[in-house]
Amino acid sequence: MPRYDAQRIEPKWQQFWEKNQTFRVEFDPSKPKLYVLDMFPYPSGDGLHVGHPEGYTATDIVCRFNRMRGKNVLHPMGWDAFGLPAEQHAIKTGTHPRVTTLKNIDTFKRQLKMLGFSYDWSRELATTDPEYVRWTQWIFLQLFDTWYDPNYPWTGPDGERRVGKGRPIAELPIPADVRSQGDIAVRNYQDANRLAYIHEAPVNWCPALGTVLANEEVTADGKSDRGNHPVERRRLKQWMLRITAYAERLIDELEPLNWSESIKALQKNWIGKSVGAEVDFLVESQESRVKSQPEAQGLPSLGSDEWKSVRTKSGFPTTPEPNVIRVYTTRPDTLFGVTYMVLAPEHPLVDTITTPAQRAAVDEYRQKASLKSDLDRTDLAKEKSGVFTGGYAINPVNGERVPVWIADYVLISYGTGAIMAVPAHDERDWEFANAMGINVTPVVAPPDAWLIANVDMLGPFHSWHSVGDDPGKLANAVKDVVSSCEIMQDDFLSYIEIERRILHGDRVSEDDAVQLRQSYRIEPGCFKKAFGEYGTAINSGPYTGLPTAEFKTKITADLATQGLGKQAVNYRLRDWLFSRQRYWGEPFPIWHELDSHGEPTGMVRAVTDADLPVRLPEMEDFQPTGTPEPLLSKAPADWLYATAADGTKLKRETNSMPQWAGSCWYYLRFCDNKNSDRFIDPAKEKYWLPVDLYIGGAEHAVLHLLYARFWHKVLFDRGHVTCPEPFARLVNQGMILGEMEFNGLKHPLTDEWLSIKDKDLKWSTTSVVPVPTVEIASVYTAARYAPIDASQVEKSGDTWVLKDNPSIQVDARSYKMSKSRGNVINPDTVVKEYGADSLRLYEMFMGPLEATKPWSMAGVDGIFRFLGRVWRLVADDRADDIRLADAVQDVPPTPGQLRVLHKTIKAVTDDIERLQFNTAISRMMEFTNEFTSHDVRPKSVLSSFVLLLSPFAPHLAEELWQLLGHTTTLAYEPWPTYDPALLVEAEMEIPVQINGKVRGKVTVPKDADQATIEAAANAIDAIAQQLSGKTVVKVVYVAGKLLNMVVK
RNA sequence: GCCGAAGUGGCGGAACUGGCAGACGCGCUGGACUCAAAAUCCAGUGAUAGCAAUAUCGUGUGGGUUCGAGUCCCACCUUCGGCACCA
Repeated sequence: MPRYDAQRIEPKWQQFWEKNQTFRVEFDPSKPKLYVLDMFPYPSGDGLHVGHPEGYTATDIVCRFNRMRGKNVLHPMGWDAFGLPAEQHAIKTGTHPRVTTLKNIDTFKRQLKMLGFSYDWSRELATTDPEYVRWTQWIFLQLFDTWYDPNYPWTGPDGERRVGKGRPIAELPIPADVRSQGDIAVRNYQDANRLAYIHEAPVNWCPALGTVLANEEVTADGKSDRGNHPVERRRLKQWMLRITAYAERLIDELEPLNWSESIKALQKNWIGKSVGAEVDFLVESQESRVKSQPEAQGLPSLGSDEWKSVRTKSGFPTTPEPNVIRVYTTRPDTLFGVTYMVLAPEHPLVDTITTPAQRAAVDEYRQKASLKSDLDRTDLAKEKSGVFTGGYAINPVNGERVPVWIADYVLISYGTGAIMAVPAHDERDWEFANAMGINVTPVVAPPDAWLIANVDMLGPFHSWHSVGDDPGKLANAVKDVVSSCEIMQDDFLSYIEIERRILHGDRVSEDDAVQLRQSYRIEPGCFKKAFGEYGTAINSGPYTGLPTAEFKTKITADLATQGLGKQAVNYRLRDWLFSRQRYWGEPFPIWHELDSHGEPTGMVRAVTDADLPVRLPEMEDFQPTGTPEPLLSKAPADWLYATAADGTKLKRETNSMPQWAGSCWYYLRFCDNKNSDRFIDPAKEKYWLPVDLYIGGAEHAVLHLLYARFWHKVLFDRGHVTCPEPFARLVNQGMILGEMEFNGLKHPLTDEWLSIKDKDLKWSTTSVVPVPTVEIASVYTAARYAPIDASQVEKSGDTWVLKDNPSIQVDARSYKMSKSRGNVINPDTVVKEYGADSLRLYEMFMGPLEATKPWSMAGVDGIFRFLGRVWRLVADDRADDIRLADAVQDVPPTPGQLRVLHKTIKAVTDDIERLQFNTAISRMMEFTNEFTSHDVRPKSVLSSFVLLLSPFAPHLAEELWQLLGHTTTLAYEPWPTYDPALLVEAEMEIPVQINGKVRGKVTVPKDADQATIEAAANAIDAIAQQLSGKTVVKVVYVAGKLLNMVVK
């Protein structure tokens, strides 16, 4: 009684493929190639979760499909094996990370093989392999040996003309004044220009993990991406990679890629390009305000006018004079609206600009700001804070004195670390100005619609609500207002009246609009917020009346001619913090030179290629040092120290590389993983790259994908790879959620069910009466959620309610799988119960690949039953031995059978090409349903069908293929093709509509013309009834689709 | 707040460039087979009214374009993901 038995079939074919090396692929330029890649898994101790096989099955289907269509398919798998979890495990158990890693890799590999993926396992690699580490270090040295020349025009091997190239450091022009200072100065200058450089800056230090983290690895609420530990700011010397040099190309070259627009948008937002201008403000000399000898304190003696005329001649300098504040703005058109300036607390000019009277307050504020972590800064974001320095700068466009403040809402790491504040047209400046009582000068006229929507005459006085429409109270409020506002009482009263009419929903007359515009010019505080959009310039001297865009261009050009400003581009993206303080990562191939006292001189040198790889020293103690001192600093001395051929004492770099390093280039190594002479053979690189299809989770949108693109571009510039982008097509699989759950609220005291409508109420621990959340003190408690069985609930309208008590609403949704929720599905369990083919097929059948979708065990069961039906379609399940069903016969198919087959071939082929696996499976189900009812099932038709099924359920397909009498694997059988002529039916059914509603259907020969169809339609009773007494105004016939009669 | 994705039966979802809404699967109901059960097979299954043929309503909400809208346009609501003082 051989029923469909996945436990028997699947290991059999897995062994067959392994023994016959079925999926081994060779470099063969004579064949068309296809490179299909899964995102590099980190082999965690938990093994696979069901999210992994989703993407892996999708790529496997594409690979198997394309092999059958004659492509030479590269489909490798390997391990992103360095990283924190193995080391955290070592701290807990003392097990060496290498041991843990190898064990986890074994688990992952066993699970992947159990799922029947057609990887070429001979290409397997792990980032921890010494031979792999060697080339990771070699690529790092390429970065170390490269500087970015932004003005270098060149044509790449892809034929594209570019300006800007990563060039060898030896080609870096050394300025004469640097050269004249000697060898050390030259080396320092080179080091400062390398793509890999050491930099001291505030970094994200995570004490719990004992390492610093990149910006990308810290979440919005200031926690570590891995482990959710707190992160603090510390000033440390760290290795940085100059990814910002490539920001422009990382944006530009994203455009032609076949990636989803949303992922492209994510990357673009992360890079965050903005175009604006840098503008210089001369600091008003403190002395000049007291006495007329401004030479004191070493500040240049120039007055504003003299300074400007010098600038007109000299032009805009690369670095401004020491008494000049350089700001970056995207809105140079608002220069006339600057009412104060802000320096970041860390700005170097703060010291010189602060007056003695403000010194103490400024020092205190800087002290506080330096202690704040990013988390604190966001927590305090609601309340803007800052301190006046006592200093002033001169607005270059109108000569006005502008007070200079410091405030932590200005970041030292963005732009120039200083801003010109225009509270009328910037939300943040508006809040700050309101908090500090600074003037607001409007310089852009908003459109009337904005004025109407935002008018709030009494807003600044917070009295509108208490006034209401009461004339007496209104008069009093107006008295208050007028005494503190510059506008006249009559005007003000009429403004109030306009606002009242607007609030009452009356139409705004032209006169009213004129008044509103007037009031905006005089008192922008009478409107709810800053106007940050484009409009027309007002109060802007010679520029008044210009539209914003035109103004920006013009004033930027004017400032440039005067040497006071320059167009500038900024990026939100920061350079990549590349060092970590942990053990389980690639060592840097870098030596620090030591002086005669054993102290570092600050000079570094690269490990020579011949000495690569630098292996990790053997260590047993993995406890973090508790300080930012790297773990490797505890390494044995023979690893740590050496003496160079020239006698210089050397100490190794003790930081290690982050986990991303290995995953930045693994896709290259897969093409040539055994090469010991080069990281990849050029011919193989040219043949296999770029990756044609890359599938993985969206969590890598800005980390891995940005870093890998950056490394690739550096290798491209240095001539080591020939395509500018590594991943031609990217698809992000959606998340798989747990099974749908029903949850209700229970009263904390009485245990009664409560409606989730009341979820925002909380209950006193002593009273059954709920109180609104806003009045909560600690004695109150929230109701708790409790699971409810699906049989206890039903749908009522849009909501789910208890069957017993429909007034109680319950929550119905799926949650992310997590250990704590206990809704994790283990692939091992599913394979054991249903088999790998069922798991693969179910994951593809759940819905579109890119959608987030909930798991359903009942759905797996349905798929398993389908595979059982396929089995019985071919095999006799009542015989004692495995043999064909009696209905399967070596006979030619009927025309009807042939048409069903060819329709299925077409549908499945098209769907695979569009990665719509769920509908492909539906079509195969339809085929199976149809043929199950046939008493005679031609062998040839079933053979073709088995081929269609094989990319999805390869084990079952191989087994049936063998049963149908074939002796070789189907992996390289030609994919079935369809004959379009066979798809056409002899007759067609045409729906007949009256006024767009289907009222009947006619069946006519496939070549029937409109007249025939109309005649047939009129012959239908229902149609005739609908037409009686009415006139046909118009008839629309869509050939072969439908007939629509418009009647009156 | 900004950017992105998505809202279709009891559930997952289908519907290519506007043309029969709900394919396919799950669930449910009934039936066949069986001593019985499992397994399997057959039929039905958006809502409302009706014995019925049929009619009306129906793709988050409100408008619009069109002979015809799940699909196109405008405004809004909800959910999910990302970013968040980036000047």
